[in-house]
Amino acid sequence: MNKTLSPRQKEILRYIREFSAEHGRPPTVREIQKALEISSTSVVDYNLNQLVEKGELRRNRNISRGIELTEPAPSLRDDTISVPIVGTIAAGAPIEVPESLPDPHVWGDTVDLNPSFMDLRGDGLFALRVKGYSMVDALIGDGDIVLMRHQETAENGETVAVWIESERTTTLKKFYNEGSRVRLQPANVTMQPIYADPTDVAIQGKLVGVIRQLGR
Amino acid sequence: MNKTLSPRQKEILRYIREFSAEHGRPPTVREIQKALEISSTSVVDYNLNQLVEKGELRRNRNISRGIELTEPAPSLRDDTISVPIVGTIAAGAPIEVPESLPDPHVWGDTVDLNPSFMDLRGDGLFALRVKGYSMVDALIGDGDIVLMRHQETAENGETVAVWIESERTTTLKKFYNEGSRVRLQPANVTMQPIYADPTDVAIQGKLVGVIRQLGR
DNA sequence: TATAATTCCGAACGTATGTTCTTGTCAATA
DNA sequence: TATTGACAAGAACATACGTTCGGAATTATA
Repeated sequence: MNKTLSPRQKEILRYIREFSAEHGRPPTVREIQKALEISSTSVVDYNLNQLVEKGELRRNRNISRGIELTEPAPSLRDDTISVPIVGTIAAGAPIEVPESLPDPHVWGDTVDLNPSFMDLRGDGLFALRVKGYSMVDALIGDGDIVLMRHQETAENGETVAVWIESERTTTLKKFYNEGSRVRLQPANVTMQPIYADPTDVAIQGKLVGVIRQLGR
Repeated sequence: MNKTLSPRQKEILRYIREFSAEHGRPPTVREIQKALEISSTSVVDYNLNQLVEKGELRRNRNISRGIELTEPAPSLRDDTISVPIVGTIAAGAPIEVPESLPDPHVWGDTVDLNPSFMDLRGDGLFALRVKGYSMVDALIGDGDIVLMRHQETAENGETVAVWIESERTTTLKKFYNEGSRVRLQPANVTMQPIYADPTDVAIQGKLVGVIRQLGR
């Protein structure tokens, strides 16, 4: 099978995209025919079937406007990434880091990040809502939303969520590996660092952003 | 005209949203009828017209699937608002609040806010980049971006930028008018409030949001 | 060149779908 | 009680729309 699209097929595909974006519904066979000045509906039908075979779209037989684009259209703005808010961090409670993210539909909430102010890779990102003031020393307060990336190692200087086994808590601190020990430095410069044995800490993820809304 | 939607109308509206999101096309009258187990297409037709009159949707006569949602679907399109980053706050320096915002084009930087995580009115908004740690007590650190709304009064409990004349500094604090004095309360609950004479303070704007990016 | 595959054409067919009409039910109001 | 308005039922109508079919034109293949 030839995978390349004929000029007419490209034209039709482009028109379907345009029309869908503008009207919120796909065009009919005849709307395509008129708009592109094609002589017969059967020609449109033929090329639509070709586009189906070439994997560009799906058709639902005997259903009006039964055209579905395979690439689900650029509905979300170009490069915004949706980050699921997977839960809540409360004071002292361990941060639950989801092993694998469930179906998109079960996320009640997402934050949609626009690269104009936060430039992030989309993979492995998740967000948590902060409850309480357990992380004031990281300049994070009640109601904030923290953006995290799932990872189990850290470079020096990165702010990470670390599980401290001996104290059975998770906190957000700047991470420094000093060989025999790790230094966990609060983001707030007026506060003192704490030191821990490397075997006593487990990195849960890296903090990549904080979002806080107070009023409107 | 009654603006409230009958149960059946709410149901229909919800179904249209669901169906559109799932299939990329609106449902037909008969699809609505079957799905919601309505006895007749005319009932659907009637209620669709009601929904038109109540402003929930538009209909295109004699067009299959000619239903358009007034609220342009959850595809969060052009409702992002661009907020100019008009300057920098350094430690102790007064916050420069621009009298009127210049042309959109001269702002080098903007943040594009998406209502999915920050729901804000667009007017009077501006943003400042934070330099230094003069506002740690408001849980704001070096490199943060603060979103402010220009206003000169405040409700109790709002976090505002206040100019303290006698100390010739601007800080961010929660504002409480206690009659003979104003109480300025740090957002960090572990810190003590300060008190000032009402004539000594001038509100520069209200803090509506904070954005912080640490890594990527 | 002959042959086959691809693409296109025009018309017709069947049904999916929007619309209309008449009648009926029910609750609120006077 | 009578009246009115909102809402629903069922049937019928008109047409928008997907589909099919015989055949022609065009392009590729040998």
